[in-house]
Amino acid sequence: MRILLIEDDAVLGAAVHDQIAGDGHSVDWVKRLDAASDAMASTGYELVLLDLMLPDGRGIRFLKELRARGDVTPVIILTALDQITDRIEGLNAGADDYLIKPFDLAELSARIGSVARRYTGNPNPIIRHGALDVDLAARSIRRDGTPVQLTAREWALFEAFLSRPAQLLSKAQLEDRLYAFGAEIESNTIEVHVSRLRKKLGADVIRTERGLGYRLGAP
Amino acid sequence: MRILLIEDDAVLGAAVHDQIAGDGHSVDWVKRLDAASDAMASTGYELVLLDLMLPDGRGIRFLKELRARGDVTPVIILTALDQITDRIEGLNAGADDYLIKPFDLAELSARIGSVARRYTGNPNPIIRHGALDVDLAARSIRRDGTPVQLTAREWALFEAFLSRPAQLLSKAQLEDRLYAFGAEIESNTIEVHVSRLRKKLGADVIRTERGLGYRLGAP
DNA sequence: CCCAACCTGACAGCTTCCTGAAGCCTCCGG
DNA sequence: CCGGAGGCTTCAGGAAGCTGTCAGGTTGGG
Repeated sequence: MRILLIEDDAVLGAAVHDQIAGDGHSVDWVKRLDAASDAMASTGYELVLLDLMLPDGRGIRFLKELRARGDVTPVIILTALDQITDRIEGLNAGADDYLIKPFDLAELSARIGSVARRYTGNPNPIIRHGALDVDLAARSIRRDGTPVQLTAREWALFEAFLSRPAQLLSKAQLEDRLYAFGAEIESNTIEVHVSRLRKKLGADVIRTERGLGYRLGAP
Repeated sequence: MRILLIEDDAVLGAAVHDQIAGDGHSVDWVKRLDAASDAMASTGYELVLLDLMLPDGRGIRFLKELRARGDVTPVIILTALDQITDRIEGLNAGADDYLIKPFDLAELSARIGSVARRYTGNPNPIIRHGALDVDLAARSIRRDGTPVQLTAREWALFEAFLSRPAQLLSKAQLEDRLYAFGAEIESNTIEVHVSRLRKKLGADVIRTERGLGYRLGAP
């Protein structure tokens, strides 16, 4: 698979390059966005790995311009933990997946495989939860077979529950996960999003435990 | 953990069966793919060990059909050294791990533990206390296997006992622990909460020592 | 047998949560 | 540059269930 890696950090870039080259992919590695634009224009890539913090501009902008031109090449975002708001913005801008640094290289290989499968038409793993069929990679949900659309925040919230099925999550934990460090939420935002999720996915998807937090409902 | 072992070799199958049964898992061993399909359909397994060379068909086909149905049960492939192409095909088809025969049985146990942790997403330590399984991080308790719901105060109280298992705790100590400094309690609140805990978790969970306080019951 | 300590069902007050509605922000098309 | 749309956050009124209190019953020691 032809992959374009956009990453300015030399150490991380080399590690990623070696990993995916070792998986048998053909990798071009650029460190700046202008070089990335040139590369995209001249070569047909099947996948882009995009760091969001680059010396000559924000990666988000690059992604948006790509999509604005009608380019549907799958993009996986590489982002640091303190850029979670960027992450949500990235998904809105048309990214296909994201990885939070520092990430496991094996995890990277798996995500690449997943994105690749999605675009070659092979099926992704589907998580079944009661009446819900969830395709995490494609970010699609069916409830009793009919598709349901979630917004970016709703996805982030639902993923938090799916990633730890039996775990109770306090509102503080959910805020940490949905919002960048230090971004204070001073209202019942989490409650509102939970309410919306329930309306879309079913009332019993998320159970509240008063004074403690929320938990994924029984399948 | 409920494990399905699909392996036609009698000697290897018995060895594997004994090893993972010895780890405390519940194992069903089938020698043919048709029997495996029946077993998968009737029983909910948490892990599948799949030999790729079977008398009535190739294991790869079984795996692909499983994934095509949306089944995400983790699968570990058992393969001989001369089937490396099958192995790669297996990973592409949605296997989670592989072992090359002849493999070390301890290695098998380790891989099972790894895959199980990855998929149940539950590396939380579980405290066993008599009939109770307590997952402090997830805030979940099972009594004889059935889940029990505690309220916030009940958790706080129970945690006080669990954190110092053998220690006697006076009512004054418990009040200090459950309530903010200065918040005075002017009734038998602690007694009431102990009573509620006993009703939910069993009468012998907390023992009374008259005039002194309370203590966690014997496991 | 008596008294103190403890248990437990009931209940009202109050914290916590739900949800509709409104305002604000960003993005996008014209 | 403007206006509309969609999404996110905030607010507020109402609902739900936790929790402290009390009263009456039970247990245990002397």
